[in-house]
Amino acid sequence: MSSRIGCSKEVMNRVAWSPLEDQILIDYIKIHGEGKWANINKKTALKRSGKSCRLRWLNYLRPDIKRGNISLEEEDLIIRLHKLLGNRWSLIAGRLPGRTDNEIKNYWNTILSKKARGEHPKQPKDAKMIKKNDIKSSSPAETSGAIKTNTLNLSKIPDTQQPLKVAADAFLHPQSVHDNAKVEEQKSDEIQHAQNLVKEFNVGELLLSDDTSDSEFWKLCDQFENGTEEASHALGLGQYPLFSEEMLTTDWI
DNA sequence: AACTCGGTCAACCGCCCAAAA
DNA sequence: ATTTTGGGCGGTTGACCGAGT
Repeated sequence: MSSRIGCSKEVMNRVAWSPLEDQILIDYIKIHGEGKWANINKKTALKRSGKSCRLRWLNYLRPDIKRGNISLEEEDLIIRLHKLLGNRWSLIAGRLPGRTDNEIKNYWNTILSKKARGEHPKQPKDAKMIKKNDIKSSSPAETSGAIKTNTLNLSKIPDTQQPLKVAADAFLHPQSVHDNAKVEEQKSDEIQHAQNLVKEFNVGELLLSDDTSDSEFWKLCDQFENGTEEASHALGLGQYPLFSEEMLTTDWI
C-alpha cells in the first residue's frame, strides 16, 4: 500500500501548474482519455503525481468547468444541500453543473460557513483579484449535464438486519408499508416500527447515493433509530419542506 | 514604501473502498 | 482469500493577493 498513484516525494511538487504542464496534461488526455493517472509521469515529461494530474484535470482543466462567481441560486442550493448532506462535497457538487467539489468546499469554508454562523463575510472573488494561475479563460459549462443520485439499493442490506431492512424499505416505499399493514391483521413489530418511522418522517425517498457505503448506511440507521436531529437531516426531508419538494421531483432522482 | 494580516483557493495529504491481480 | 493498485473523497496546507497600518 505504499505507492499511491505515484505520489512519491521526488515527484511531489506543491507548486502552481505552469501553462506548459497544463498543455502536456491536456494533450495526454486527448490521446489517452481520462484515467490511468499513474502512467502520465511515465509517458510524458510531466513531473507530477498521478493524483495531482487527476486533481488538476478534474478541478481546473476539464472543458465543462464553470468558473466565476457562484450565483445566488447556486449559493442557496449549496446551503440547502449542505444541510441535507453535510460535508459531502462531491455529492453537493454533483447537483451544480460545472462546479467542482473543491470549489464548493472552498466556497463553503470561506463564505458560507461564516454566513451560517451569522457573520458577514466579504464578497467573494474580488473582480480585481487575479488568481495566481489563472491562465485559462472560463468556459461555459454544460448546464444540461445529467445529475444523478440513485436511491439506496435495499439488496445491500443483509437479511440478518430484517428490522432495519423493513425500516429502510419504509423510507423507500412508504405506501407499500401502509398497504401491507392493512392486509396484515397482526402487525409484526417490524411493520409497526416502520410505520412509526414513516409517520415521523414523511419521506418519499431515501436520498442517499447508491455509492453510500454499508457502514455509512448503518450509521445513519443507528442515528435514525436514536431519533437524532442529524439523522433527520440526513434521512428525512420534512424539516426542509422547500428542499424536500424540489428533491423529490422525478427529474432529480 | 515597507510590513503585517487575513482571505482565498489551488494543490496536496491521508484515508477509504472497489476492482484487479 | 489475500494483496496490490487505482481512484475518489474530505480535510489541510501554503502561496498569493489586497487591504490596512
